[in-house]
Amino acid sequence: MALRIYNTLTGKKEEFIPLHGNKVGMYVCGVTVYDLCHIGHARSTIVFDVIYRYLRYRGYEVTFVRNFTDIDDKIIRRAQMEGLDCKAIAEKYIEEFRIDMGRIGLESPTVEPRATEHISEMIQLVSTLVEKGYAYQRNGDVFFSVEKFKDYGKLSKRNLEEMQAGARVEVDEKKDNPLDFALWKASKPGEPFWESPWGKGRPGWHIECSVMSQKYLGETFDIHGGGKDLIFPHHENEIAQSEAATGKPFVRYWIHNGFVNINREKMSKSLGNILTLKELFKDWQPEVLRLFILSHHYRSPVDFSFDSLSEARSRLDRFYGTLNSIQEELKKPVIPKTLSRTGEGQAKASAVIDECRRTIDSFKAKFEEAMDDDFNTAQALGYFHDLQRNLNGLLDVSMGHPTEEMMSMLKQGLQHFSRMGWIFGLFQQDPETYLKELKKEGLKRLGLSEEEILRLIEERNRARKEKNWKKADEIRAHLLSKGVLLEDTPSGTHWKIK
RNA sequence: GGCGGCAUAGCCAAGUGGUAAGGCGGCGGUCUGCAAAACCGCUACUCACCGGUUCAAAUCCGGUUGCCGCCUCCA
Repeated sequence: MALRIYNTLTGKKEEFIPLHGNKVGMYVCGVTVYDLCHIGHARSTIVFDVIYRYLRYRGYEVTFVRNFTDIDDKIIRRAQMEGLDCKAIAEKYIEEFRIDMGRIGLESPTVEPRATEHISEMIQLVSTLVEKGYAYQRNGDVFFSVEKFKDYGKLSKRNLEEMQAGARVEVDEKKDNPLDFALWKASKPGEPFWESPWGKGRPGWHIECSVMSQKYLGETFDIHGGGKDLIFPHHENEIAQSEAATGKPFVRYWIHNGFVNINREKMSKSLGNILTLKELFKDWQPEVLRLFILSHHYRSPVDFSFDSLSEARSRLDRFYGTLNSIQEELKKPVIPKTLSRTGEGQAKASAVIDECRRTIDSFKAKFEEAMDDDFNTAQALGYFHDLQRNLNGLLDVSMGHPTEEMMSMLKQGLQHFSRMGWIFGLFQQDPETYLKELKKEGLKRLGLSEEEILRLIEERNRARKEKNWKKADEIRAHLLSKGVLLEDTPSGTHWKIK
């Protein structure tokens, strides 16, 4: 089966064929480092992290470039606000990015270039565009002339006349056409600057991505990604600059992720409805966010709510619960043959085993089929649930007396969770550790001590031995009222936070 | 004003021509002293609405309504 990717440029799902054999070049627009990251940023990084992982899983050798925009108007403004220089602001928020995104467990890109480290190449590219007649300078500013680039608008599917008709862009006297965009900006007093043929200045926003992507990936490369909001003007302008300069196609597959909405509205600074990762991770495990994000197709909008996040947490708890049960089961002594059962029980058990076997055997192919279809992570997660349900069924049949066959199936199931789960960055924690951590967090939240809980459980078990059900039930109800749920199992009484 | 997208059960969410994945929640059952967990069963005769194409439509076409995004910084 071939991998198919929805290409924004053509508006269709297309078979993915890299330019150079199994080598893939992929560039994703990173963040402008002037503030803390929010869950919208997280969606983009998670989505492309999974794409990166899946491409490698599929055997591609991927060069993955994700940049930091560390010079820009917003950084300058922020620097003035915080009373620091731009470099310090950039460093600070790059560090914050690393801390917050680090908790999400992202694979490191091959290269993480910064704009300010590529100024000379940008000047070079701007000069080329001026020489070729695509750009003009005005008092130290250099603008790209959109009218000169005949394909302008091909990515965002719009044309110059339409845009000018409904133009909301401020008319800038210096520009020939209101839609022309800055390649180089003259610096104002007090702003950071670099020497250039046009005087002291700094690069425009779009030029950095053209330079950094082509520097590490070549003039034409396979995949360029980012949030949907970058299609216009950022990516449109990147195409214009790059293709005007090289005369070659810039990018083969454009991939854009949808937004995170809150109350059906885009989360954005201007609306003031952002949720930062720092805030979120105070109360939520980063893996919950991952599961939540990957439960939606990457191109669809995601409406964020704590109810939905809570649902993701329930699902994750259940996954780890199953993984934990499997590990427990694997510690049990093996029963050499299938347990002798009475006719009906036997038939039922073998039906469960057969069904589980089929699910395990077909899992990988189904998973790949879903992912090959434009990275359908939601579909693939459905298959994880099927797998989980079947493995739980198997555990029910085994009841602590696994046969050789069951053991091997449980191991295979576990392997699917760890290997395929890795592509999603899910299920990588030791289940016992995960569940312990969950308890620890819960105790902290509820202000309870484990000693006290264990003491009450012991007391209750003494009562149970004496068949003093009234007392046992009272203790259980008491704990439940505090948020602690008891489970009596063959291997003893377990507790968890409700 | 221009361009684009979306509308699937109580809720979340896949599915883009072949007769509705999965999850959360709820209800019933098995298990249990009783529970919990887990498993099993049930929980959309139907995919915003109207019309059309087709042997066949949630899926394609036209229209209506509602919501959202881009066109200005944005993941």
